[in-house]
Amino acid sequence: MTERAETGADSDSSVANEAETRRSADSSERAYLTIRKLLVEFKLKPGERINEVQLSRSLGVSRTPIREALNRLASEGFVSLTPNRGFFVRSLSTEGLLDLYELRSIIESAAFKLMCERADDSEIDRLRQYWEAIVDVYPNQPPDIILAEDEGFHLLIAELSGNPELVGQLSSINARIRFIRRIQIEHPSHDKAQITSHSAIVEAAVKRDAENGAKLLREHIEMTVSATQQALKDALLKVFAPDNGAELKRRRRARDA
Amino acid sequence: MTERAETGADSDSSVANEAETRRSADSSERAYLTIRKLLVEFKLKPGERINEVQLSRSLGVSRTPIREALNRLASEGFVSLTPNRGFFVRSLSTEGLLDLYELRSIIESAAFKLMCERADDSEIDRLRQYWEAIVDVYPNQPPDIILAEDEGFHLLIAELSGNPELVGQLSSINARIRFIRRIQIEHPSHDKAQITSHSAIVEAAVKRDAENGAKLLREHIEMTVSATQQALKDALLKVFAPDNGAELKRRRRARDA
DNA sequence: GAACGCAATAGTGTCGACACTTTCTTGACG
DNA sequence: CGTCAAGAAAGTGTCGACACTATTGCGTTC
Repeated sequence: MTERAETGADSDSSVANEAETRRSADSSERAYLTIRKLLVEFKLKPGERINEVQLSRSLGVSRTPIREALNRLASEGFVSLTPNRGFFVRSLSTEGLLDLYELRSIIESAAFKLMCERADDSEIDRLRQYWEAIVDVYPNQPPDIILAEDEGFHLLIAELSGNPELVGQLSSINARIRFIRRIQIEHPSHDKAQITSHSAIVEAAVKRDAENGAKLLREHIEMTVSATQQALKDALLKVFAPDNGAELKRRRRARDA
Repeated sequence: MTERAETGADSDSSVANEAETRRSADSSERAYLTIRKLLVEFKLKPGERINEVQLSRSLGVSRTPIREALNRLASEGFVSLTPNRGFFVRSLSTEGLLDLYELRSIIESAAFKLMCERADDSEIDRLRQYWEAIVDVYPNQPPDIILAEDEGFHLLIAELSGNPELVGQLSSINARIRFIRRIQIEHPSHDKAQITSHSAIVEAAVKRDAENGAKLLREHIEMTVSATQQALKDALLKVFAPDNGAELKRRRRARDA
């Protein structure tokens, strides 16, 4: 047996812990949410190496929950792991983004078709109600709300498909493209066509017109994609080059002066 | 020198490597693969609670890499995590299995269509060659080989779609249903119709007949599903009730020092 | 004899420590 | 002046320890 690590001495002795010493048993979960938020908000930048020690310090927990969170984020595609070098923020190139949107489109249109086949009338009506309840105020909300409501709409379709796997996949995809969707919503390119799309989709659902609805969804998403292209470029520029237009890839020795 | 992490080598027969060069950051990875294998082979049974200490002992590593592996497996859907109670083997009901197959079908038929649009002739030819190279010996191989070759075939279609996300999704799905596919292959219900299916799919690919190929794929998978139903039931019976018909849920008096 | 607690046990969640790798710094050499 | 090597520093990967929570087992009460 390895008899190392016997600092036996009264272990903690740390700060006077009156009521706050409780090790909440959800550090990992909070770390997960927090880090994901950092990623979504570009606080951690694409390609950047993630420093576990620094993160753990700033979240006030040890590295263990940080690593658990990062592992989850890795299998969800947010970050990548290189042995002995650690976690890196996975950069989402325009290309990679298109791939994700394509996957989303595939899943959503399939979900719509399944919903048409399987959902009963009251369920379809839930979709209609969901949309009608928000359609009027929809465009005037703050971006975060718009985003949440939009995701909710699409997610509800997935739920009504009756296949929980689709819901899971879509949630995961949504999380990964959320940052760019928010950017797009705040970008001037965001317009109201999306609203009409949703209404048309609801209409197709009510009529159980699977083919047409799926097509509308595909177009809806494609529209979003192209509207997103410019927004993405602007965002990347802002993130990488606050005051200079250098290449994105080179990042050596950027300090002098 | 504390000789830590010495092979431990017990429990499983999984031969490790013998390259002594540098073994380092792969405890987690090995734990991941090993545990996933245990799951796939029903060594860890659906619904069962996973004991980290026990696992870590039998793999000869500490709990840390075990937990990292379990976290990954959790976000891939193999296991679930209940706070303060630990990880549980996610039971795959017949229903859940159908959902997975449905997702697979969606992704594969979409991949096929994309492949028809995007792959160039030489790529399509790679698919044809892949299949022709194995078609003759295919049915006479051991189950593991058949399984790998079949997965390879479908995965190649995903690759030729040009969308790496599809490849990732399909791989993940494959891993989750692998155990049941193996069971099905070994089950009497396994027949040679699958071979003809593959040939027809290749043919459609060569002709770039997206619609027909996608339809063939859907049917191919549906056929597999129904062939799998009985196999699944048999397998579950074997796993849960080797010699008695007790309920599945109750499990008392399993103490052992 | 069954329901109810209460003590003992088992097991997870998190921590700090440390070995080993990678990266950075510095100084010798061409 | 630039190149390379050795050492220092930073950082990851894994470990054992321990606090806290869930579960089991036992004795008490009705």
